[in-house]
Amino acid sequence: MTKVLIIEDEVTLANNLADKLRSEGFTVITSVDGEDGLEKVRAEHPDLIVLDIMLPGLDGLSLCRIVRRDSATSHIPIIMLTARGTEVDKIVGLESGADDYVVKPFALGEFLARVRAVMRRAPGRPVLQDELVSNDLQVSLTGRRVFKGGDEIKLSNKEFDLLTELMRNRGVVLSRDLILTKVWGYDYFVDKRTVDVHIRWLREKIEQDASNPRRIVTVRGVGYRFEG
Amino acid sequence: MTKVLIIEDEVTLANNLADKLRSEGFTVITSVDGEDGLEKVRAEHPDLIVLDIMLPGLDGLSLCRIVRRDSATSHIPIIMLTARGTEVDKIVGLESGADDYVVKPFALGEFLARVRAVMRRAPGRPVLQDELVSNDLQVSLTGRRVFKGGDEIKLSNKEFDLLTELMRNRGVVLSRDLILTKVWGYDYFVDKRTVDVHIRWLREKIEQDASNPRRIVTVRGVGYRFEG
DNA sequence: GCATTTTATCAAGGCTTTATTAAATCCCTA
DNA sequence: TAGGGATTTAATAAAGCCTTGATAAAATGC
Repeated sequence: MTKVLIIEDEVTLANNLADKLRSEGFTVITSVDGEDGLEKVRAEHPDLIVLDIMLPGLDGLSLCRIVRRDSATSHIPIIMLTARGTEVDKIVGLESGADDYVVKPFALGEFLARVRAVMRRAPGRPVLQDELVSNDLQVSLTGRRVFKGGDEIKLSNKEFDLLTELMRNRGVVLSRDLILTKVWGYDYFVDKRTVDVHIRWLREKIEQDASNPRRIVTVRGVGYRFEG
Repeated sequence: MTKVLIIEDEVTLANNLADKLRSEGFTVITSVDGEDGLEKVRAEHPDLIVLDIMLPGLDGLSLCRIVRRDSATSHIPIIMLTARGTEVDKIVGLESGADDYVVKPFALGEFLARVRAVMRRAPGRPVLQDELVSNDLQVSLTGRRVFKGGDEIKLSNKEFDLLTELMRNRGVVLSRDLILTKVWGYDYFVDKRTVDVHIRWLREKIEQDASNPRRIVTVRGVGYRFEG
């Protein structure tokens, strides 16, 4: 069952597309603005996003960028809907990260063909993992909650992202640079030492004994490694 | 055998990267301009593309876009090389579809870490060698850990790099000069004798009997050889 | 065997990296 | 817009590593 998320503020168009897709056996969710759309991307794990470039709130290009940045969503194929003329340039020239685009107005048949094409070349949908577990540590990715031995631990955003990045790469040393680009974003501005401080807070919360860390191990001169 | 295509017009940099990657067991192809690079992408089916953003002919961003669009190549991971500070950042900020970015200037070790990270995440990736094994000695490259008969041995950074360099060239005598350029970097400043000292520590840790080394053998007047 | 060259070993100083803490700043929410 | 947590910076302490230089030992050539 392929789930498609349509983010489009022209309700008539959205309904048309939804009907067409449903009649072809897709499951369809819709959203009429960018912020809500982004939430749904994260909550619903669609297999495909159909995204209007002009949206109230968060615009399509920004949304696309955000989706592409988050490793939990970056694999989801995106088809952009654009008005003829201006915006094609933006998508094509500046690279939005979209997999394909359709210029309005378009025939439903063509639209469907694009959907099929994009889905065909989408890499075998990765099994979405929502839980990271390590001994008595349990992380829910969609819920963004962490439990240690059944008790919830409150982590800040950065702490959570840092922890999951480390856990996703269990056993592998991650350099501060890599951590910064993955957690802070590739265009980060903060000092490398900032990572140390966050590691410190994290250890305080998830280690048995923060002064003798077993889970997040320092590899001098290189970075940090999550062990378990 | 993982094949990497480097598209970079600064020949010195390209060669450095190529050397480093080859010494890690990758197969490397290079190209100095965009059009030729694109041809090679199509002809050689690399498993990874390292792409400079500023290129003669076809620029990196456009190339990236084209690669991403073509279903035959869209799955290939791309690492972009960018210069910090210019407006290039902004363009990159709009998401070119690359999997990671490295900002020049960067350390080769950092570069390699990113290559490994990207390859690890790539769908249907070729299996990257992460283990060096020799009898009861077992080395994890990404984890930077060493085990002797199942027990972990703590090595310093230099010791680790030195050991892996030797192990990767099992049976081959490496001169101190070569060791220095590989482990310390091509612009090393230290004395040749420093190698001896590190070999000493290494033997202490990995040999059965450090005063009668079997694994790291001295070849008088030439260098050292790892035997097993 | 003797002189010379090369390697092994050791310990200490110097340097780099990381840990830790507190204070400053940012940012969201009420 | 004030309060409060989150984040970052800065400063200092602590830890760990690398290099050096001296000396001993070993290998080589004569």
